[in-house]
Amino acid sequence: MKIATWNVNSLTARLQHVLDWLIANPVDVLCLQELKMTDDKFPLEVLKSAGYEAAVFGQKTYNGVAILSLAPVRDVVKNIENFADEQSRVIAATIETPSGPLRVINGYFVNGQEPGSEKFAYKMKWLDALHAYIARELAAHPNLVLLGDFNVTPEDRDSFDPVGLKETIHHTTEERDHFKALLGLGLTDSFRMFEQPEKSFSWWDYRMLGYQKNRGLRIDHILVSEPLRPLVKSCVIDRVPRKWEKPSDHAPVVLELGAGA
DNA sequence: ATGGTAGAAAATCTA
Repeated sequence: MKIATWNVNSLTARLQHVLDWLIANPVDVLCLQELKMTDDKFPLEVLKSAGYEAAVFGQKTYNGVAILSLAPVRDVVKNIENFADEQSRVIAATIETPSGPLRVINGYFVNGQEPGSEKFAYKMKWLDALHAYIARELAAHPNLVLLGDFNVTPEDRDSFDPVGLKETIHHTTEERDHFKALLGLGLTDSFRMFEQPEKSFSWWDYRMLGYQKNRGLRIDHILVSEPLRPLVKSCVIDRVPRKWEKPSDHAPVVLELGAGA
């Protein structure tokens, strides 16, 4: 089965891209971030016609996340449990697979703007709360995938300019320590289980010909729990839709899981 | 240190 993540930067603006991409890439699960719409505006019927049901946690103007799935989803949880958050950033659901139930946790992590800012402090508190939440979820659901727009480059090789951007947003030691702490729970960055091209990125700034110059960052990730590790067949970034007209600034990342033993 | 682009929304805010 295939599971993907894609920050679409407004589902209103990108619905046709999502539908076109799903026809070319009929993944079992697609996690979306930055819907920038309320639940009542979500195109449930159109996606149902495409074969997908959806769990949605929307918000006006900013944020908003959804899980699209061919198979039924259950036990939907919105936001980080025990963390008061006005922003719609996390949605979790369980999906039945040939290898048993799979917990999917889709996150639009806080951007943080600039180290030292209020938004950065919010990012750190949010990451603390997420860590505790994921620890609890792992105890309850051995087969777990945490994916989405993490807004963190895990390592220098995940940035087009690690020297020039040292300790700036997405590159700080604190952010990377939080990412490592998630790995410390037993999660694995599936993309790095495989040899990958140099300068593999998932986001490119719209400005200054960022994509054309491959001035990007790898900030969209798919982490898998220990029991899933042996099932991981591939993890790739699909740059194709980034070349389409009026693209999202992010590319989809796709994980392939084999059947269980 | 500023600006460059995109989206939502209605002047800026977020990224």
